[in-house]
Amino acid sequence: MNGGAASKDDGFFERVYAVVRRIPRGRVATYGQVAALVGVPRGARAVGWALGGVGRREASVPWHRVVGANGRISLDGRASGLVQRKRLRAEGVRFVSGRVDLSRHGLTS
DNA sequence: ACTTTGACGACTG
DNA sequence: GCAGTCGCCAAAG
Repeated sequence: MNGGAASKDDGFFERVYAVVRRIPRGRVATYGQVAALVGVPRGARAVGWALGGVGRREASVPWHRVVGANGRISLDGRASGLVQRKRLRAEGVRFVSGRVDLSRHGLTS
């Protein structure tokens, strides 16, 4: 499918969703890491913006596996941040000082 | 086409 | 550790 390079799904959002969907359970990735995977090493901001627009895709996109640099939760201080943390913990992710242990669950570790 | 916003990242004081 | 600043990118109005 999608033999042609250009499809109507080549939006930045779709690309981010595809990458986030590929994040294995029990593992986490940073915005910068996701940005690099989608082809924009410095689009961390844009990635966060895209994830915020997940909306109905939240069921198919494990956005909770995406955290800020150093495993810090950008949503910290919001209700969604609490949910994210809870979900990660439910997957067996180890938290240290309110941060995700990237040394253990990092996408590259 | 321009301005503003946003779930970022890294550096400096 | 915290507050302030700059740079980066994409989308919406």
